Amino acid sequence: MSQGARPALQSRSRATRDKLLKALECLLRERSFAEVTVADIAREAGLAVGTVYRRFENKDAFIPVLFEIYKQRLDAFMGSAGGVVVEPEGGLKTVLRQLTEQSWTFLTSERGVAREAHLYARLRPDLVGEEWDALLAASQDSYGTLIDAFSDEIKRPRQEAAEMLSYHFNTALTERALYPEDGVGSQMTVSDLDFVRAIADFAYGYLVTEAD
Amino acid sequence: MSQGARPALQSRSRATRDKLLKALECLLRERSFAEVTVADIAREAGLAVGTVYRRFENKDAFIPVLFEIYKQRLDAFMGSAGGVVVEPEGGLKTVLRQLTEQSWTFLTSERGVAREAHLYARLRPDLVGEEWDALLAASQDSYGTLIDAFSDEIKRPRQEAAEMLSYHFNTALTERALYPEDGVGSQMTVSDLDFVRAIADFAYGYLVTEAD
Amino acid sequence: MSQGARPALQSRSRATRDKLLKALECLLRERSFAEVTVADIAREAGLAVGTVYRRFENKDAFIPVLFEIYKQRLDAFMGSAGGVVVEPEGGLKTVLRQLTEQSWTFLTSERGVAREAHLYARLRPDLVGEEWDALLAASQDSYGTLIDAFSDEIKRPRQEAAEMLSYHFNTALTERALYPEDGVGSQMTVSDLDFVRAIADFAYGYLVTEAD
Amino acid sequence: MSQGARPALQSRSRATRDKLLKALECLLRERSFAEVTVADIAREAGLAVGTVYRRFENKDAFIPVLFEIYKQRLDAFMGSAGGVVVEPEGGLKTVLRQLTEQSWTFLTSERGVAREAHLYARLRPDLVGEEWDALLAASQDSYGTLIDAFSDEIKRPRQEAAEMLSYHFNTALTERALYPEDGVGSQMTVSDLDFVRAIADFAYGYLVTEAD
DNA sequence: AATGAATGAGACTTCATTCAT
DNA sequence: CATGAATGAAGTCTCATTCAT
Repeated sequence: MSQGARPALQSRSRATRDKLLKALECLLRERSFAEVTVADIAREAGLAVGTVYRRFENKDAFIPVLFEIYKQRLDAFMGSAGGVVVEPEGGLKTVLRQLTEQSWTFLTSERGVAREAHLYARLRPDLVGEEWDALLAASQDSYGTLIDAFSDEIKRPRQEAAEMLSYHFNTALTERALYPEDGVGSQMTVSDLDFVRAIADFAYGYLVTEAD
Repeated sequence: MSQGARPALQSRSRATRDKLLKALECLLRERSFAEVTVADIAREAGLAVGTVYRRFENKDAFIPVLFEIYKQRLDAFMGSAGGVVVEPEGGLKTVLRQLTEQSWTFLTSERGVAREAHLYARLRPDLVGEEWDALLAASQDSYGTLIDAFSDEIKRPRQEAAEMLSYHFNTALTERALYPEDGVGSQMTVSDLDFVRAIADFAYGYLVTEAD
Repeated sequence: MSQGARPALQSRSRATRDKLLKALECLLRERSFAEVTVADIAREAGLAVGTVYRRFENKDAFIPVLFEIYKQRLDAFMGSAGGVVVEPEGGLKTVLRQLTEQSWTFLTSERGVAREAHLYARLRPDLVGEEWDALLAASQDSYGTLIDAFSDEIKRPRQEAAEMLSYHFNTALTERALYPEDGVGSQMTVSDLDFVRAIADFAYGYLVTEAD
Repeated sequence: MSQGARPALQSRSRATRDKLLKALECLLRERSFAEVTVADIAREAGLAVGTVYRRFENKDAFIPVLFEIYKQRLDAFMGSAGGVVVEPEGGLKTVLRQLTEQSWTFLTSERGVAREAHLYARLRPDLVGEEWDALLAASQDSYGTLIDAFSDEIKRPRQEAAEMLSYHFNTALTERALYPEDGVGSQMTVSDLDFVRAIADFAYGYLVTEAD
């Protein structure tokens, strides 16, 4: 299995492709990608196995497309919710909380796709590569912008802070959002709301305390 | 595949079991558990496939044992390094940094086992269950102790703080320690040392800033 | 897959058919018929897959047509070069050499079609049948004519000689002409020219030596 | 599908391997290798599909082994019948006839394996390579020896003669022996005996007539 | 007539598990 | 107890053929 989603220019092809992706996304709510078979996807989409291979060179070819979808949704979400920094009246802490809340909302609503995106960035980085890197770079950039907007409050070097914020939100939120029933976060008694606030406050505390 | 590591009371059986686990651990340095076949484990251990099934009911039965090993190593490590809180002269920040550094050292040295432990806690929580819960509870407990030792400096409710610290260190450190070449942490330019410090400082900042 | 090339009476249909055959012939220069897919043929012809099935009942239906083409080319070639026996001044040996050389030229220039024709006469005789038989009969006939023209020199019974000459040239030339890089002839050091002469001389020697 | 027959050192493995090869050989009497499926081989051998893959890395791995078998049988046959040249009282013509007859006997008795050996030397030379080259070289060698024994009668250069004899017998005999019902030889009326004699006489005639 | 998306039988291959030796 | 050959279900993928547009 290697790279390659097939071009789908015609409307019918496009529809098929979308049916397949929707079917996969649906299946990912219950199982991981590795547990889903090509036959499952075809059945869920109401298509034949061969049809899958007309649109996707092989099973792995779904992964990069899943990433793309994740990216698009993220872009769309961030675009629509992007006014965060625009209203910085509440100060850094408030902005961070708003941002965290939004990310949390996004991750929990896109759990299936997001989970595979994060999982396969680890398990099969070869299948993801540039898409993921671009996403992370964009993430760091936007945190850079945030930092600049509050540079007087922030006591950390810009580059390190941007990297660490990106890392923090990417790891801290995903664990509980994507694996709510298992994983490290499953035993906590704090509510989602308190959790999200706390995650934001970790970032806030880091930014406003002296480095040494 | 279902539950069940077989009892190995005799010394010879015990030796076989250990050989198998050592072999698996060795293989996990290169590949994930799912990519390792039972035949691989047998070959690496210098045993026959059938012998594997005399000690382990099925392939999945390795997972809980792997957890046990992880737990033991963690206990051993924490026991030997557990003097952290005992010498709190450096203050909370220093203690957190020491603690983070130690955890980092542990995770990177036990990468293979730790990676599967964390991965399977997500992918197959049914195989892990109590072991993992116990581990997390213990983790929270020890953070509770830490919090108590610095209760005057800390501005957060004890229970929430314990849970969040446990969560933070479990997620923030593992991502970069267990998936150094892929994942979210792969694009960062900050050094390991700076990274570890920053992670500690997230915790410090969270603890010492006001909740609201 | 069974028999049946569809009639193509209209000019457009005829053009489609020719496009397909030309495309197939082109593909046969690189791969064997079994390795060529119907989609390959369609693509090479610049047509859709469905269009192929409007002209050819199934993939196998190409085989008899390929034979027909082979036959036509052979007829055309033999017709144009057929003056061999007409100028028998050089004697039997020379005539055989000329004939062999011509056959060699033909086979090497029509390698693709010729290869499949010979291969499928073996692998799927059911698809070829009469076409092939007619070809062989014609071949024997023409060798019969040749024998008659040199009956005084020839020491072999006419029928046997005609059959054996036909067989000899059909097998001896094809092996090296159609599979130059593999097969039985690939290790020889003799040049094409010497090879062709030698093949002619086998025939000559057979004809002019006593049967017993 | 690529190279690789698996080692079979134990007696049971060896037996399985032999069962598989015998089954394949049996199936080759009716169909070509391409038409035989791995499941067919397994069924015919009374084994499971997976067992095939324990002894042969993949389907193609049967081909080289088939060659080896062909080679061994040929060696065995030639060894036992090798006294040809030792009794040259009958002269070159007689020796050639004896030799041709023996080869004919061998080829017709080993039709299935021989057919695939010759076919795959053409279709998949990559799978065969050295085995085949060695066989051809040995064949040329032995014809060289024959030529030396009758050098006074023979009018052709030694090297060319050896190559051409090898080529002649390899192509002329195989066509009719391996594809008796189809192919170029199927329409002949001459008997097997006469055919074999004629093939020998082609060689004889070539050798004893002047080159120019 | 042409198109090419859709079909689905069937081929190859893997590997967790069993069992005769 | 140990062995490793055998098993066969299940998965991935191909491609000749069909059919709605």
